[in-house]
Amino acid sequence: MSTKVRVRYAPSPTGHLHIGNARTAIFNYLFARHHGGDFIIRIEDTDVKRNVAGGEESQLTYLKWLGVDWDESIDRPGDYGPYRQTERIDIYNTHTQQLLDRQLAYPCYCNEAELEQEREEQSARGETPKYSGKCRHLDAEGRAKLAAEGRIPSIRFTVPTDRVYTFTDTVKGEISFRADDFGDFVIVKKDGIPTYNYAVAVDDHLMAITHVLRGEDHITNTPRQLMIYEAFDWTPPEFGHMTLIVNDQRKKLSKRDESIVQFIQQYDELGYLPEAIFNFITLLGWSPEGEEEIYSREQLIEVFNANRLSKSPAVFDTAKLSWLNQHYLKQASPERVIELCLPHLKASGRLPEVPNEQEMEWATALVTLFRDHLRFGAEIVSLSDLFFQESLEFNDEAEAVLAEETVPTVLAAFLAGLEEAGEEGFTVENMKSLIKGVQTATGVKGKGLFMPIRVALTGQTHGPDLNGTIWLLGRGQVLKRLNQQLAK
RNA sequence: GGCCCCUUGGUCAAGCGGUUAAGACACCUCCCUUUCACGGAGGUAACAGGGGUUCGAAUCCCCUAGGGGUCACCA
Repeated sequence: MSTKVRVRYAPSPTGHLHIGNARTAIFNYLFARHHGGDFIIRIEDTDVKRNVAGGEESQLTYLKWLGVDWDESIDRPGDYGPYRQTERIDIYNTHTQQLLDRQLAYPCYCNEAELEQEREEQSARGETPKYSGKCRHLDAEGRAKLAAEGRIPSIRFTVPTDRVYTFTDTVKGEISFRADDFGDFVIVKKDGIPTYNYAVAVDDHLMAITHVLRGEDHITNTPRQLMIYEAFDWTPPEFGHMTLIVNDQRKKLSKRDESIVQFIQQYDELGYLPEAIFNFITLLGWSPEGEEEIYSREQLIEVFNANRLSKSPAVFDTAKLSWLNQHYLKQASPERVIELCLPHLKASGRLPEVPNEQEMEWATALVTLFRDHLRFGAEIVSLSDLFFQESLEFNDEAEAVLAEETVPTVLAAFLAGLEEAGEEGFTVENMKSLIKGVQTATGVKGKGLFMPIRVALTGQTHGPDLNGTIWLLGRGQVLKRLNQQLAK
């Protein structure tokens, strides 16, 4: 092995950590750790207008939440800083000057309206819009004249003609583009800040990045970056373009798409476990060898292999995420699950902000009862609806249960048993024998015994353990619902 | 529209010239459970279409169709 593997995740701080970005970060992280390399986070904030306050911090915070750590970044300077592109302007300028000197770049004085018009005309003629290269052959005099008009130039890269750029993509294989399909592109904007394609190439080289794993939407950027590498006589890194995550319409996830929860922060807030999200994301467009799908972060580092990245887009399967999270929830400590649920119980008003001992006991019992049903923390609220409904509604299935002729005797016997047991006798432990007593008294057993009680008390034919449910309802509520049903 | 990429069950996917075409989620059935769940055991369900190459093709090549990405002084 010659050079150390160095990969990077390069977010623009324009918003919160998105599921797609998180995936890019995770795969790069896994790749770095698997190869014992470095993982760098570089902030690509060259679009100053779109930068959002707190964007950087949010990205890093939720990466940490997912369990991702890094070797170099804005908060952890290494030997290749600064790690924020707007702090590297001098570096880009130096390089730009070299390109200018060697005629590999030139100032372009065209303004937005002119460029727009040019593109429209090209489209009208059925051509693919690309910059005509109008300013490419301007001499000093021509430039001076345009500058005198008050025009501020951008800098464009001189795209070679008759060239084909080919690279071997880690996931897609060999891909080539004709340079002629690209117009001279802007590398430094009017405001003096470099554009993405330029800054990326310069930084990746200067930061000694060896492998670039990024979304497929960057595929057509690669030839442009290759041109920059060539202009400086640099060796480009290996590129790998991962497929996009798509929605159930098979479209690239739009941040506005509300059918899918897209930001990592939201998963945190909904009470998902980071290790479940990490594991799930990993299965989006990648698969481990073998049949097992449940992997811890450490195991993933061990088995990760970029060659197993999928070529076709992955539909975000919410049901599978639920299943995975539920799986991790079952393995989590009870304390942790309670921790996850508590904020939602409080926010919904089902638990006071500062619960007393009794209320905590109730909440603990509630969460324990739903332990195996819970798909994410916030779900505890809807799951516990049955304890808070003023009146019950019965669907057809429930009505059918209550229509059985033994129902009144069963319920009456249960009611009698409860009354006899009194307040002190209303414990989870007693419930089993109480129901047993109903069986003895009525001769009804099995479904015919349990279902009427369940339905009369909860309105539902499915639900968690009955004994616990009864206790959580509380004696008052139980008596009330039983009486209501018997009065019908 | 140009360029680029993709196409195995409803979904994620294994497969890389010879397989009864894995597995997971979802769905259905059964078992366990005096109810409900959990759990367990099964089941339904796929190589986009057409041409080649080959003794043999989901795997290689070509065409067609469909889908996606990208064509910014955004990243």
